[in-house]
Amino acid sequence: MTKQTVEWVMVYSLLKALTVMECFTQERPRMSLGEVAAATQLNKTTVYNILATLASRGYVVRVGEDYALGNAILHVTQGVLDNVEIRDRAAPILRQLADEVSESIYLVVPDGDRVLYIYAIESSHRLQARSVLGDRAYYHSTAIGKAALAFSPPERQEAVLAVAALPARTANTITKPQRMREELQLIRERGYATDCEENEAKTFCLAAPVFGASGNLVAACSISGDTIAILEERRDGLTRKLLHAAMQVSQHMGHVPTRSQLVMLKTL
Amino acid sequence: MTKQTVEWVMVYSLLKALTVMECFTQERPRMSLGEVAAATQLNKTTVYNILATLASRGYVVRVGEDYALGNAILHVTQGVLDNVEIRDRAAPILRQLADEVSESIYLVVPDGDRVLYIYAIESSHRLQARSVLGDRAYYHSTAIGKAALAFSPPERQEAVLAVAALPARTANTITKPQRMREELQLIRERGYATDCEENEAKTFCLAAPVFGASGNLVAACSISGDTIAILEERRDGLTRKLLHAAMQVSQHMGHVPTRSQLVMLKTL
DNA sequence: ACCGCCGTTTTGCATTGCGAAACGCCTTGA
DNA sequence: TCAAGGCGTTTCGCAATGCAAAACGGCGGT
Repeated sequence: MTKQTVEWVMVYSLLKALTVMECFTQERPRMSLGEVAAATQLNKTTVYNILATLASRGYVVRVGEDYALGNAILHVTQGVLDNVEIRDRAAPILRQLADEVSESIYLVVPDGDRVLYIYAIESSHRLQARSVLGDRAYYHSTAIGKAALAFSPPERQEAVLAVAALPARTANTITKPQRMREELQLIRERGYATDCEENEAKTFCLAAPVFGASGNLVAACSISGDTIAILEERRDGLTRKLLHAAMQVSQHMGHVPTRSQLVMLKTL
Repeated sequence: MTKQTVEWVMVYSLLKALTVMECFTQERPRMSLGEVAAATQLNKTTVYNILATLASRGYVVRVGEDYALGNAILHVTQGVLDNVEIRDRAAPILRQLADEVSESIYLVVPDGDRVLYIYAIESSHRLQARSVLGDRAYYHSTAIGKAALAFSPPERQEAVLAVAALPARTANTITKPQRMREELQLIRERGYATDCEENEAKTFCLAAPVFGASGNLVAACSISGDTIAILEERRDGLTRKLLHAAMQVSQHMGHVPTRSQLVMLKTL
């Protein structure tokens, strides 16, 4: 394991253990000792000891010959604040929204160079059972990411846009930073973002920002469906409901709407 | 840190780190360095180094003067198999069940001396927004726990019942082991469990077991609501839908119904 | 039967985790 | 105003311990 850029006092064995846990993904949920060692670039013995230790506490379990992550991790999830707080405040509101619009609803918070899904209500008629919770999405290719980015501090926007070209997820993805700046400006003006198959085929979304007490962006929520009707016939009704819900959540987070936000709500 | 009972090769610093992460709970989501050190019985410096290391990877974050668990843990959650697998298979079925009965639906798996909630669909008219996911419930005081226990291997049943008295959660909780044995026998006979305010006031539930390919119990699911109607007027209709859904999930897990289970389904 | 692949165990060395103590900073109380 | 106490942080140094390499042993394939 190469040392970090800045070398404070670090518990290196712990860093290795985190690396081991992180190497398990949805695509590769179970791996043999050798595979883990290869994936993490760590010595076989090191991985062996770490897995044994994690297993003793239920963080990993043996599945036949392979190892997989265990339940104990879910316990720890319980304590994740920050998100829990906003999620619990947002959940009732978003659930009502889900009932009204009968489409999937998502809630994300900024997390490094992506947005992190912390709550999801999958519409029942859409049978993808993937647990998006814990997933991360790009800022630039999703409505929910763009809604978050548009109202984020300039530093974050620059950090995302400081590349020659943004990775294309589909043919519709906005890849030119300059074009994205215009898009973000548009989003700020009308108060919500759209996604017309920019991240995934057959996926259309509307998204709006959620603000905290100090007026800064803390989250974003979206309506997501598989028909373009979301962006056409149903667009007006959905945006009204979405923005109303997002504003409600913001207020629950202690946000006092600005004058322009009030105006925006009225004109809906 | 005292050594484990059996001392294989263990990464002790990792065990300490896990202890640190686990000491954050919903009740105490943010703690100061000193508090963590006190709660974990670890040396202040040790905790300091561990927190610094965890923080460098986003597993903990600083909240003012205090520490709290961070988002990175949610990433890892993604990879938790076993549960993910059953959850993903069960989710579409349970969601449809939720639509049909308009009550909260839960899915648990056995986890040590309790059952662990791995999926939840809270009914929209019940505004408790608690994220039960990751929560654990007692075997003996909940319908979902009793349903799981009734069909669990004898060792697990004995482990739970090997006490003088089970902890009372409400006045209705079954506390006598002998009485619980009869209850479990009844559950096995009719195929589902009930909870009449045994775990929590104003909470009534019906629950059924889910089996895996080898015919062993792998999970349990429940319908939960706040009116006694669930156990009376609506009971017949709900149990039919619940058992049907549970059986469907079992089949998705590769379970081949036994003759008696088929008979049970027909007589509904 | 031989060989190669893996998971596990052993061995031994230097790394490194971490206990104690010292250091500043801030708050509290006299 | 100064002393006392509590806090997070840093320093220091030693031995505990993490871990690399090598040896071991079971298994499957040729």
